[in-house]
Amino acid sequence: MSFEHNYEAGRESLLTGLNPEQKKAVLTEGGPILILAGAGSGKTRVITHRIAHLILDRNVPSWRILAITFTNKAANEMRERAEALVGEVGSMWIGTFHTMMLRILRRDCERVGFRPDFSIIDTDDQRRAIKEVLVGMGLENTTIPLKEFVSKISSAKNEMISPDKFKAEVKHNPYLSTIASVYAEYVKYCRRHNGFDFDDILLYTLQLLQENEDIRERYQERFLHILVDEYQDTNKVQYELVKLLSAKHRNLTVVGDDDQSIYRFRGADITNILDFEDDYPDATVIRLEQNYRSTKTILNAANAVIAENEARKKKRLWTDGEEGAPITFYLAEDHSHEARFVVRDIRNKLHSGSKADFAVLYRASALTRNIESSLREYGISYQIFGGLRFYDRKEIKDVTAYMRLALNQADDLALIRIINTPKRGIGDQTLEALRDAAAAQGISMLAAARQAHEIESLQRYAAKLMYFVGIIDKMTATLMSSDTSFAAFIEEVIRDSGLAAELEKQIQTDLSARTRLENMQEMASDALEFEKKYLAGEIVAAWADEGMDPETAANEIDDSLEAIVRAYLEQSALYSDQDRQSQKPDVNLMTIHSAKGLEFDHVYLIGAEERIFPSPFAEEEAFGIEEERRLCYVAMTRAKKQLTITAARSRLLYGRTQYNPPSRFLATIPDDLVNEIGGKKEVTPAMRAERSFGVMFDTMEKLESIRRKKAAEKPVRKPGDNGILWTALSVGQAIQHTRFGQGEILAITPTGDSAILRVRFASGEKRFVSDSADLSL
DNA sequence: CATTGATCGATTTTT
DNA sequence: TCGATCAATG
Repeated sequence: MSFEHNYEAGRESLLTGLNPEQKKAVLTEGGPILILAGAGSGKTRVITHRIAHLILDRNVPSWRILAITFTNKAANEMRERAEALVGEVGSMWIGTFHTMMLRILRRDCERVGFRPDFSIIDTDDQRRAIKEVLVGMGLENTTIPLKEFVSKISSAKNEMISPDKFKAEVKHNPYLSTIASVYAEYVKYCRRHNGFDFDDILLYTLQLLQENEDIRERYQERFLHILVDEYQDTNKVQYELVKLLSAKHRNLTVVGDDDQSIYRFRGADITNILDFEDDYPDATVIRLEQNYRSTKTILNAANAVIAENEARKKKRLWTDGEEGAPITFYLAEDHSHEARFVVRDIRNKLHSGSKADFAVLYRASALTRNIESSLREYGISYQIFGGLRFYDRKEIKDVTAYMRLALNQADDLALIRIINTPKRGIGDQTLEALRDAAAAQGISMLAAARQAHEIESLQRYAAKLMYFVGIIDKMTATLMSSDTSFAAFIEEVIRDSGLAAELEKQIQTDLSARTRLENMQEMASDALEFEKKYLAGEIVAAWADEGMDPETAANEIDDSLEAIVRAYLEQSALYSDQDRQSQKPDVNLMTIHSAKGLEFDHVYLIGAEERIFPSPFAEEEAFGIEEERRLCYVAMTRAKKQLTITAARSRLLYGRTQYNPPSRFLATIPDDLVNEIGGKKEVTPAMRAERSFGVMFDTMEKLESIRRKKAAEKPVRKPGDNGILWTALSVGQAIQHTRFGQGEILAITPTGDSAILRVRFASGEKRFVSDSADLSL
């Protein structure tokens, strides 16, 4: 297809088939625009057509457009669909927050004190780094679990709380103070090792832009139009970045749906979208409420559920489509009956020759087990979505770590990962001696290993250490010589590291060894592909500067092996290839979270029970139930033709049998939309009397749950006697008690007019009624 | 230093 | 129930 052809075709079809609101979203000239795009309302279509319109009809150079998404998958889809309309958009910045910000950061990272050969610290490395820091601080025996450090540090970064600020806020709380000092040391550790973790990529870019007027102006000037997808999922840092970058031209289009905000646990702040009109009083607000996906029945049910939420932009999806089949609710005896019901239904539909697609959705992945075994029993192919990603596999990361260390010999985290992989007789003792020696001399661990003969504490390990250094040095030499292809280099790494030999040895005894070996070999064939793309300018040409034509840009590419490896490592850190999917299975299994943005003819929502969905954790947080309800809304609106919801009277989960009543969310679905099998979707008196629900669901429990429900959904928002407004509190917040001193809120349980707070003090945990206890902020 | 049994603990996930 | 992670043994 020629460029001209695309151009004309794009122009013609740009507005045809769009409804008036969609047209408005495409054509609105500029300024701040908020597009509230309901589920299945043609969101991606609108964004891509808007981009095409800007380029084709308003002559905006493609390099002056910045389009931001949350996943690479979404970015690729957007790019492809935009290219189908416009032709070449190679020089347009379309990508995830992290990819885009890394481009900015790479160019000027020295201004925030990092060298250009920085590495990216992924979640694995992050844990390793924190462990290192704990050892360095003599805290290796702390009772605080590692993931507590990881999550607290990450949310502090997401909320832009510096270590100093964190420390000051919690100085009376020993528990949080420990975390604060580890946070501070961790930040130093990353800086010392010249590494950015995922949060840092955004945080340091923001700092770079804030502190350097010339750089800020450069990008503010460049980006004439900025579009942000899934705006309801942005966190504080992302919010600030978008605000800063769009400040000059103010052509900011944000697209999202507050009803589908389901990522608070990773820092998403729904108020970013709810308050957009306050931030930009002159914003054009466009509501896309016509749904092109689901039947009337499904939509009405979903609308009824989400209408219960208070913190939302009022919006009501409608459709021209058919009434459709009623929703099926099945109350199963137990988890195996539930699974069999779902799988039989799928089998019947498959046997009737239907070409439909199927998805089984669930709140927590532990629920897949029964479904999986039933599917196997019936011989139906399935695929679990969002499982382990290619680049996250151990064997792949090991190979990557060798490359990282060869490239950047100061990368201690990579060294720690592989110095004894495969086994070389280097254990904790050696590692500790090495770590100490490196720290004492102020050099990297690899550098210390190289001097093992000269450093007294290392002499007894010298032979083994020098052997390892030799392996890395050989790789580094290849890397610098540049007469080796990238694929050949990877092959060398796989061979010389001993990783291949190790796996070949294991093949006899370990069935998975073969797969792992194949995965490593796949890396080498991947490398060939990558090198080709890189040299063709498909990887970095888009980094080209303002207005540079693609050909010149391609010629500017650094074609040394070192540069290619660097680009590859970057991609493997930021890219979790979801397009690697093999042939289409009959059924897709996934969590509700990973189903967002997808659609299926038939959707089965399993485990629709209290204590599973909503998750018991949600009760602890103010407005936690609202997020669960949004999750339910997302699940329901994935279905195009038919929705089936199931629950079980008894369920074996985590080794215990639970007796859970059907989810409270089901009660809000109008009865006339539902065909009930095996029991009612509401909790009836008869059901309560049933022995099977047992003690887990007796009157006490029931009363409490009703009270909680009322409290959570209709919170009284006035301060108590002590002046505390419980709805304004959040878990993790610091609070004072006259007798116990400074504490941290661990949980908030709504109880009608007020809430019960669980607070951790230096002296232990205590519970208080939020509006009458001797508390202050 | 490597292997093995005990213990803990358990949402949701992308980059 | 199952898996990962951690202290005691060969």
